Amino acid sequence: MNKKIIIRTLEEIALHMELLGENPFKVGAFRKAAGVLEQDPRSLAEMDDILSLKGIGKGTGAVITDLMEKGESDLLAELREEVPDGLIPLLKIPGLGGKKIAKLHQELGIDSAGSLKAACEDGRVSQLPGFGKKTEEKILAELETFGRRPDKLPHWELESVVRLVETALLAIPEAERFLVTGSYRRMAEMSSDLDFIVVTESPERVTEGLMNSLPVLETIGSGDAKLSVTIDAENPVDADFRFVAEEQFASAIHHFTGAKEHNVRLRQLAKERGEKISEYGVEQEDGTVLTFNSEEEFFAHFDLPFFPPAVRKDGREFGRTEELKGLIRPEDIRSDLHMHTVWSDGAESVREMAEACRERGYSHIVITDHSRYLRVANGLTPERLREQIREVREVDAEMDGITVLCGTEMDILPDATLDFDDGLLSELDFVIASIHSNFNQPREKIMERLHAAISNPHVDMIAHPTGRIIGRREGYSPDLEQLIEWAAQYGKILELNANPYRLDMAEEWLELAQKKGVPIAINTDAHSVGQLGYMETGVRYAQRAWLNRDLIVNTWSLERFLGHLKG
DNA sequence: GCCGTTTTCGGCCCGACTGTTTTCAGTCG
Repeated sequence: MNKKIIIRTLEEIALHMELLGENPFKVGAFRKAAGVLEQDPRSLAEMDDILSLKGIGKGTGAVITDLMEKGESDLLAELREEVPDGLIPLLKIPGLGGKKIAKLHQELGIDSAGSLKAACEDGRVSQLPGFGKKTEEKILAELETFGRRPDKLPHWELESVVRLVETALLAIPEAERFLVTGSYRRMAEMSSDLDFIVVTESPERVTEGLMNSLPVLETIGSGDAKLSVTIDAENPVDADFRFVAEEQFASAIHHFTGAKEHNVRLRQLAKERGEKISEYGVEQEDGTVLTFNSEEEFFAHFDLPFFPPAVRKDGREFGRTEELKGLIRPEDIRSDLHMHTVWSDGAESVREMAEACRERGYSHIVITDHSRYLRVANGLTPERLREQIREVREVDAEMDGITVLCGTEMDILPDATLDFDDGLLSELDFVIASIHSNFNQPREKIMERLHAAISNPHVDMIAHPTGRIIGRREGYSPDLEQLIEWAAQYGKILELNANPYRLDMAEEWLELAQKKGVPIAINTDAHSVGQLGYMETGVRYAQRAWLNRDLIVNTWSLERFLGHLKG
């Protein structure tokens, strides 16, 4: 029995109970138990007494024991008898929750999207108490697009919608100040919607301005305190706007940044002190409400340090305040070790990239164009690479204030050989190896390729270790645990590719790499000057994995970096 | 269903909006 099955079973039980109209706290207890198991880093075998875990008691414990002993849960089997499976997807229809679906099932015998549609068309739904004509029409409309819209969209796709909204807000004079919050601000890979906090004294004018300038497909809700709309984009994007007064801004952005469990935990903490947190401030026992000038002040009120949005997760962060001191920050970054120029598929020259990096305050960079195998990217032949080395050395000699190093992003070929020979590699300051081809080879072959690269004494770093594109493709599915082991063994660097499409390697692997003491480089892989700005995204993502700045190669001075390369 | 150096019962974060009501339940985040 593996942990994943137990987690899924507990969640499934919660869903079924929700559909029976069960007490929400009971439903929540099963969800919480699933969450507790998921957050526990240990495997099932390593947990000797699951029942002692906080959040797991008699009821949820019985489910787990059942699963371990019999491979199935009696409780879930019973629930399945009562709740048709076809009801579960209906929970995704906006406006329908457990209680309403339970009623539809009990009163009208609804057991699927199909029978719900028929009941709406016959007008039977609007006859039920608590339901009306509008609800019926809305359900019908939702059923039309049912299942065709993705639940969540990747951060990179939402980015352009955020820019669109920000531009609209900037043009509305009554919108005095605003910030995108929610899981997007926490640097989640995927988010289901966008949440904006807007400071204004005139919510109606801001609403009007937004409705006039944004491509709104649908207004989900609109009031004095909030506006909810669906924005027309490549995929439709739901956006919430919350209108607050200036003094409420800090509390509001904290509240809407979440994550939910982070907020719950903090509210419990406040409650123990006789205070009550809301999105508008902190209510004292005498009923007065304290407000704050910043999130820093807000946290300080509870004797807590500032938690960057990326680490606000399940509440366990409150026990890791010591680690915050060394947490990587954008201002710690002194170099970028992976970027492209016009020599291969980049948009700018060596000098232009170097100048842009100097402006960013970096002390050193490495120019790393593609190698010859990658023809579509105009990869460099050995001859062209030697020419480029001469140019890079020239630029470096001519430029003050930044050191420009020679490197390559060399392909690891499908047959597990490398694109350049050792002689040529030894002329370079920094060698990146990466896979750009034959993603669907069996894992053994992929690992053979990665081993060939990481064990080569001239190779310093493996770039984008999995080749994933968030929300689009899985990559080549390497055995990351093994790769991290090798990196530790051979003393090699692994990359966190900061390109928002990639963010590779992912959070859990960054955590494992840190545990094993493997140095990480956060690199933009920029193909233009503008893309050098991806660094901020990469650093924020690294915060999610609690990376310490000392392990991040590009916070190091040039001397320390070169010293490390020499081994 | 889970939890408790304030509680073994009575809470469980808190508020906005909608639709269906005629004061509020359900849903959502």
